[in-house]
Amino acid sequence: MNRSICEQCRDWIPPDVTETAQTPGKAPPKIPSRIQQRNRSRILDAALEVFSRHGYRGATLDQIASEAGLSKPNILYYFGGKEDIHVTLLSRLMETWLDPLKDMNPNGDPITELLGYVNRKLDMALELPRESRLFANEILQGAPRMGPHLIADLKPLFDARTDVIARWMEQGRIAKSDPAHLIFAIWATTQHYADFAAQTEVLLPDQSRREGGAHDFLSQLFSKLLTP
Amino acid sequence: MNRSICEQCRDWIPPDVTETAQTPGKAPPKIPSRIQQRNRSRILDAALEVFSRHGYRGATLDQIASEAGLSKPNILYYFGGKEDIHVTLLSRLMETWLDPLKDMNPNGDPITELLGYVNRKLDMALELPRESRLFANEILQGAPRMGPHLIADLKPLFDARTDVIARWMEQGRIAKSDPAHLIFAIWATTQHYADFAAQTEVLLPDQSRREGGAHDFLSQLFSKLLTP
DNA sequence: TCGTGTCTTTACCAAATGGTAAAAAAGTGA
DNA sequence: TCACTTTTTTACCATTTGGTAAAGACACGA
Repeated sequence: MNRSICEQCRDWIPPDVTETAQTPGKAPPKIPSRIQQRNRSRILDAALEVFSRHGYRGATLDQIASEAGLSKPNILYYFGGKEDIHVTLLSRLMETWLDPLKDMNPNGDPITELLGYVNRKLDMALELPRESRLFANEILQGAPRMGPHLIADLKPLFDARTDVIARWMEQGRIAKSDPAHLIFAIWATTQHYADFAAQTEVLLPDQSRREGGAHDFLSQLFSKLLTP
Repeated sequence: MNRSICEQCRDWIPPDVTETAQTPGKAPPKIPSRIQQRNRSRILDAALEVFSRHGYRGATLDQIASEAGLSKPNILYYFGGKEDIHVTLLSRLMETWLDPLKDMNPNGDPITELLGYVNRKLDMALELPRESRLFANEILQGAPRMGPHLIADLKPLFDARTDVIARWMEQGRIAKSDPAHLIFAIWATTQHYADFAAQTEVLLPDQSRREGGAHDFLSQLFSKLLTP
């Protein structure tokens, strides 16, 4: 139920063995060697850097290769192609991206839970800006490769959380507003610090006021909204 | 003082006359013919569509050409190249983009002015989503072509506005918070509805709840923050 | 109707880019 | 050390893409 659609991307099978691996009988699951793990994660890290900066079409295999310290054909030895790398990255991202929302406890104190969520989300944006920009790029272009993920993974969790928040509101434990828009606002304000960093860095050059100030401001913003 | 850096892009001069036009003496300003105006604006409109959907590198001249109903070389008759089109688009955008912020009246009622700004910004995002995505794309990639514009045009206006807001706060006319982060939050929450439309449309399929709800929610969010 | 300047098309090109084939090199277990 | 597998490199290829040259079509005043 929680499995993401591209689950298979994660259990990698070397390209030349793909067919024999499918024939049942022999061909054990083929545990990836140390060097395989190392190079695959190097490639994914390099690709994250490049895709998040230039978007899918703006990124080139050569850039990824040089960033990873490998040759282009070498990269295509580990991944089926450019799209394969991108999709792998996106489906891994989706998991860590949903974690803070999953961590929200329906039985906890509403304000604590929601403000905690805001803080976790902001921390993520500040600590993993590349991931945030990768995601933003994909959505900006109409989610061509992640549409199904959104429907299959994000939507159910989103609906469950908005239901919980709606119940809290009905119970009068937090002020009434639209739960869906509340979550949008949390996403928008937190991710803004990663996605629009090029802008905020120009307008607010003082880093500590930018990052510390963001925590304070968002806590204030949402606690004022939520207190009944 | 208010002039944008690429001002010259706007007063276009046909490619072949560029040199003679610079020699003083004759070569009058060369008022663009009706057909030139029509085709140039067609191209810019097509380019806005394509750039906003695919980003700078993801867009191709062929796409722009076919979207504009012209041939590729014909497009290069009107513009110096791909980058020229993009830069022209960005510098035009900057103006309309800053308008709502300019319209904020330092002598008006603080809450009215700020909530009015939120509403104008949201209307813009909903009515001009392509422009919003073009801007977002550019910033996401580190503002490679718009960095100078940000410093020259946006920063002074931003500083002036945050000063005004800070004064309002000191006077106790609105609740104290960080003016810079306040503006960031307004930008983030409003533009989110354009930039992340692919996501919000999946999560909140009901269009009227999405758009009308956004107005209500953001009014509530910011008026709770601002009332002392 | 002619000629001149404006606009459009056809036919290209060089560089970049995603990807492949196959040989060479490097490990690895016996 | 030898045979065998895994990994890496070298040398290509086809397509796409931004861009150009030059001929042709068109508009319009004299």
